[in-house]
Amino acid sequence: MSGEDNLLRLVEAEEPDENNYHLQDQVGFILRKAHQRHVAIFAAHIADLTPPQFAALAKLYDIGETSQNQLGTLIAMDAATVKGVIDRLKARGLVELSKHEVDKRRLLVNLTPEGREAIERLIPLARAITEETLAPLTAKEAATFLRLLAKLA
Amino acid sequence: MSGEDNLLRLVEAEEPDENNYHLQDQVGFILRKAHQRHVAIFAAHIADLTPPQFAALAKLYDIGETSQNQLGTLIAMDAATVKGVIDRLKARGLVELSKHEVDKRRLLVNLTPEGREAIERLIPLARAITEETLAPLTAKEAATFLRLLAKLA
DNA sequence: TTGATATCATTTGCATACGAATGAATTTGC
DNA sequence: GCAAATTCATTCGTATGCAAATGATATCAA
Repeated sequence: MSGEDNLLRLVEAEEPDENNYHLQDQVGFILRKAHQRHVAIFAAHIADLTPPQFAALAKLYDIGETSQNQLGTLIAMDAATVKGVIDRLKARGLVELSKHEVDKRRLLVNLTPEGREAIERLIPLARAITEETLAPLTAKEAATFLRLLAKLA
Repeated sequence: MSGEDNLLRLVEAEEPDENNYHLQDQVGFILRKAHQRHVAIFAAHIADLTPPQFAALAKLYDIGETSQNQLGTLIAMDAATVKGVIDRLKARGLVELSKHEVDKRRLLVNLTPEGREAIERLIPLARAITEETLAPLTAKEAATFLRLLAKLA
């Protein structure tokens, strides 16, 4: 291509490339796709539990009995969402609910023995899910990525 | 701390820290939170459209008329999801649908003049959304992050 | 103490998101 | 040229995710 052609292209271009909006370059769009891919990897390893359900069990395993509201805060779910997640875990016998003795507003959530057995069985699979999600990156890249991602979250 | 103390800690520890599972360090959990934060930033700037709806309009603005299915592929939505998004955009008069003349299976989607006006008005806001989402990072960090995120997505 | 606030949980409504099943139309393979 | 496989769109069911409204309870403050 000649210099004249380049000049012509610049003159004729109604919208220079720098002014175009490319959805596929936007952080929000890529974030959504990366999240989708992770959920698919999760489902391939753990078919009978969703990531939010797993998060609830893992957090209860970590900290023990807590209120539904507090659990929601810890796993980044609003009150309406956490209620649905806990309801489904309760229906499957993985958590049990009880009323707080002192503060009658609070609904306490705890693992059942079945729930504890389940999360202990699943945690090794969760480590594999993390590993597979990060597999496109080298170890050094993964560390950098996690550091920067945490700053955004 | 003495050497004996370190030895004691190792002997007494039932679960050394390296063996514990910390939800808040897992890539999937942080990815979910980062995505949540982005959606909240989006909603603060563009109240009358969701990110998927915006993605559909932006992609149609970029490539012009296309089939519903093809659009779904381009914006990473399965057929069931894209149908709902397009239905709602159609109900608001931002896109119009027509049948493909040759391939009678296909449903063509295109921007209406109102849809075109809307996306042209919103793209500057979308740039601000991207900027605010990446604000916790320096310019160099943001570039690194986007590069690694793209490898994951 | 009591009236205003705040917190906890629930419910409703709307919008993704995806698997699975279905039907219509097209393309492929022999 | 025709049966099999594929593609496109739709529908149903289930599960987040969040805003807004509501009711019960608890805390704060004058």
